[in-house]
Amino acid sequence: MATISDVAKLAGLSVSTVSRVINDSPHVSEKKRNSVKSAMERLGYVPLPAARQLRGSKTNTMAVTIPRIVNPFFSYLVDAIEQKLDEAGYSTLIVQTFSKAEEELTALNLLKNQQVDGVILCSLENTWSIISDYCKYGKIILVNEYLKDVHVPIVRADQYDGFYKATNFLFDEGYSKIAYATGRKSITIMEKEANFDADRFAGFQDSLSEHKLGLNHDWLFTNAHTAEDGKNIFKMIMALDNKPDVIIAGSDEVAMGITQEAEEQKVKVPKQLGVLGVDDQPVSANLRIPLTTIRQPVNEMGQKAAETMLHLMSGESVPKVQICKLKIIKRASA
Amino acid sequence: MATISDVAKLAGLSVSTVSRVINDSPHVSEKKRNSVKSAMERLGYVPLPAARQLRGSKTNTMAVTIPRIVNPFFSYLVDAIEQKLDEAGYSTLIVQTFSKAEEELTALNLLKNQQVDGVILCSLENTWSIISDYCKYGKIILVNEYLKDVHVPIVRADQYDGFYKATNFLFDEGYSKIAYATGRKSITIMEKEANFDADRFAGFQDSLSEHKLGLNHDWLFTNAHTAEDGKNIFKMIMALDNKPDVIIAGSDEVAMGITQEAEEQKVKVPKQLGVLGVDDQPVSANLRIPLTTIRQPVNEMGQKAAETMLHLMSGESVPKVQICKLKIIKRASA
DNA sequence: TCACATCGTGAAATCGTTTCCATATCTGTA
DNA sequence: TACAGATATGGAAACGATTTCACGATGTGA
Repeated sequence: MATISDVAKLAGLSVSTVSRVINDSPHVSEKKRNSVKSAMERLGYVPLPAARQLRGSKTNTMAVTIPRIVNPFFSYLVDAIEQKLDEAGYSTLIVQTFSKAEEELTALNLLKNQQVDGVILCSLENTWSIISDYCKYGKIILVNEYLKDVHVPIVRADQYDGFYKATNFLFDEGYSKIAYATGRKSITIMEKEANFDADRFAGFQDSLSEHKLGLNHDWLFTNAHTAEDGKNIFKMIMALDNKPDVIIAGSDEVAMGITQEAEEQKVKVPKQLGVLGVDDQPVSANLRIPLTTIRQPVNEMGQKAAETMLHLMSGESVPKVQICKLKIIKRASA
Repeated sequence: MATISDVAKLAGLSVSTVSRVINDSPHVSEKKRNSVKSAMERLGYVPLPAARQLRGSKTNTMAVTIPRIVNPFFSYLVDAIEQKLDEAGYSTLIVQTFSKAEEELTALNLLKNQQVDGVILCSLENTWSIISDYCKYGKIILVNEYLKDVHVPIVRADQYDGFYKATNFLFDEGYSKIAYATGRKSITIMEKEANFDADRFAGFQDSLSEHKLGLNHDWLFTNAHTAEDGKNIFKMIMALDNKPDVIIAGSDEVAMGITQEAEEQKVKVPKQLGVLGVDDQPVSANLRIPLTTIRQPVNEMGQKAAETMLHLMSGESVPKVQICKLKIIKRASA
């Protein structure tokens, strides 16, 4: 492994000059610049990242936190982010949090330890007071998830609008007994905070109110994440005396579980129970019962997020909040 | 940010001693060890990775190369690898190659530049002669993909056996005109090398021969990767005078495209055309026509790969080749 | 022609660790 | 009692880059 002094020796110059060439700073004569370059070439020299980092320079690496990479929503989001960052010469470090607060801190500590220049949080496990401490170590932005009173740039989808319109859409389709499933642990939390899930729920509720309907707590399901959860939700619905005629499933995965279990039990979707997914995963169009779903603007969010981070890096100002629109994709399940 | 000397000062000891405690080397009295530990605790001290790396010690990071993270096969593979590595205290760096040789070299250069302790190649874009040069910089293993005459540990699936049995299975099901799609660029290459695709094809061919059948070149499709490719393949099949009665699709994604286009054109699957997928992606069971498919042992491979790498790290010997079995999952499409 | 700014260059300090070497203290044995 | 060997500790060099500082050469304007 050639070092900077090897290059200096070969070029008959000092390491300072070589360093200047590497970081293309001015005040180096064209002639020496070229001789350094050819020496680097000849030795196949590449600066050792660890040494540069130690001196406190940029790492050209960005961390992205997500709950789990096997969730297609996040793998596509990461993909979009990574491609944009790549174009700008940044590497991407994917950190799976598995929805654990400590794992998220791992990513934040990467910033503290100067291993990355910035962190793109697509998952939010810690309270903001904990996270904000890390802002002094580098740039942080929030993507998809969001909170009120956060002073870092946010790129997010308009969950309120999407869910409000989606609920209206269900009414238009003739449904009136609308159930609601969410990944959240409880509904009370959702009602207090101004975030992702709360906005969805608010959009849902506002549409309900406008149709002169209140909340039926029997039709609210929490902790819904997987297809398995969806199956259980379906079972719970069937056990109800007063059954909903449609359910907003919280994710395509949960929606898939619901439709699957419905089929198993010979309940017709959407006739006996409509199912509205959320995400529009690539497969959702190819399911046995193609999902009607609320498409998330994954690519748009990923690209905007990467661009925002890049602007931040070059010291440009960025919008405080960027909002992308959700879209209802009508297929067969509702 | 507290440094090692801050800790030393607070504990009233030398940096050497603190360093010994950090790396729990012997020859430190229990008393001082404790006082160092409490000093570290008090300052919230964490060793700076860049500085450790510079001194040439371990990075506790592993690179994993994959073609694309949005491909569920690879996201599950990475997931399995990451979880095992995590348990052992290693971080995982995911490198998407986008099937480009240069991107793969990026990952290998991570090894050269001491940014990772090892590389797990789940994608193989360069020739072995290029890759083997990097072995001197750290540990490399091959997962899923493989080549003949490679001197690094390999964890792979038994593609030959899987495809041989799958083809037999199709004969048992009453098919006899079997088409074959692959991601490979051409069939000639496949017949020469001893690798992933070649083994699949060999298994397919051998079963064919045993049933006294030769290859029909009209039924061989190359360059098949996406659902879109699958749709095109279906169209090409329909244009044939002598049509196959079943197709081994190369991947579930391609299989999905084929069944989708078949439905579009009112061709009954599996009655008029059977479709056999490969991978068993999580959604394959929930498609409109649930896919009969060859399941890849993703989790098993991922776990074995991580374990192998960990053994390598601790200097233990590991098997040259570890082979996991494929399994046929019978559903509705064939 | 003088004063002063700019340019080009190298020496040396610095970043935060690990590790080699030297030294001091402690053990057990002849 | 003395001495070899193990144990415990600290000092300082080393890792490979960047960056500050100093200094001579060159250019510019009055």
